[in-house]
Amino acid sequence: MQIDVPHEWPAGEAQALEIQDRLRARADHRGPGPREPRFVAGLDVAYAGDGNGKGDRVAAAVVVLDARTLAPVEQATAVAETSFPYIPGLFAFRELPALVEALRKLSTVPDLLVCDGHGLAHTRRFGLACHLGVITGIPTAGVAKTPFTGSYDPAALGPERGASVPLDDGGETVGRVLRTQRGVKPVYVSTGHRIDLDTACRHVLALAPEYRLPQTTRLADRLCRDALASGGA
DNA sequence: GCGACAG
DNA sequence: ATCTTGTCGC
Repeated sequence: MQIDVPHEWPAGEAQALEIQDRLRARADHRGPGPREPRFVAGLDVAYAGDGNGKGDRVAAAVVVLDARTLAPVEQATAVAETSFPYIPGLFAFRELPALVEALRKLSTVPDLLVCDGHGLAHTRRFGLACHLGVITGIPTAGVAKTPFTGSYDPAALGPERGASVPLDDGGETVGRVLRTQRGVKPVYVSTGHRIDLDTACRHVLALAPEYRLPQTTRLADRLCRDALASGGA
């Protein structure tokens, strides 16, 4: 698929912060987003070394699934070297290049991108999901395995699948803590771009009928690890 | 100042 | 993220 790549790339932390503050205004968190998406894609990245510095070997993967059957219809991978160290809040600058390259190899244009990380639930309200959404123009949702910023009431979160409580930060709701499987740790859902929180959660739940994580994330995770083990050794 | 901190 | 054995439970 076609993606307009920004010719500018942050040389350091200060420039990265400027880019986030500038692009933040372009993110749409009102949706309504795709009601009945046909193709939903999952993305993930695997690291070779410690995964904390720059110059680390990484492999990105994107897997497109049929939203109805959750069967994979197309997939692509890309290996690269990180140009940024891991800094909470600037995490997107580590994975974006490889992810975009993988997306470019796709012939199918997904109706929704499910990212491995937060979207609005970010200290500056511009996590990976927002960034990837703004760059591609495709609706995106963020699904993280652990919280980053914000807080919620654990006691208010029921044990049943589908239970959820708002994730608040600085007086505003930035996401939702969602239980995808009964009695299992919840996931943290937040909007990325061109989608609303309700719709994002509805799709995440539909993508996780059997396991804690969405099938999109599970398959992308497996694919990028395999890609790193073979193509990036 | 100190601790926390998506992947 | 990644490094790693065994182990508790369905």
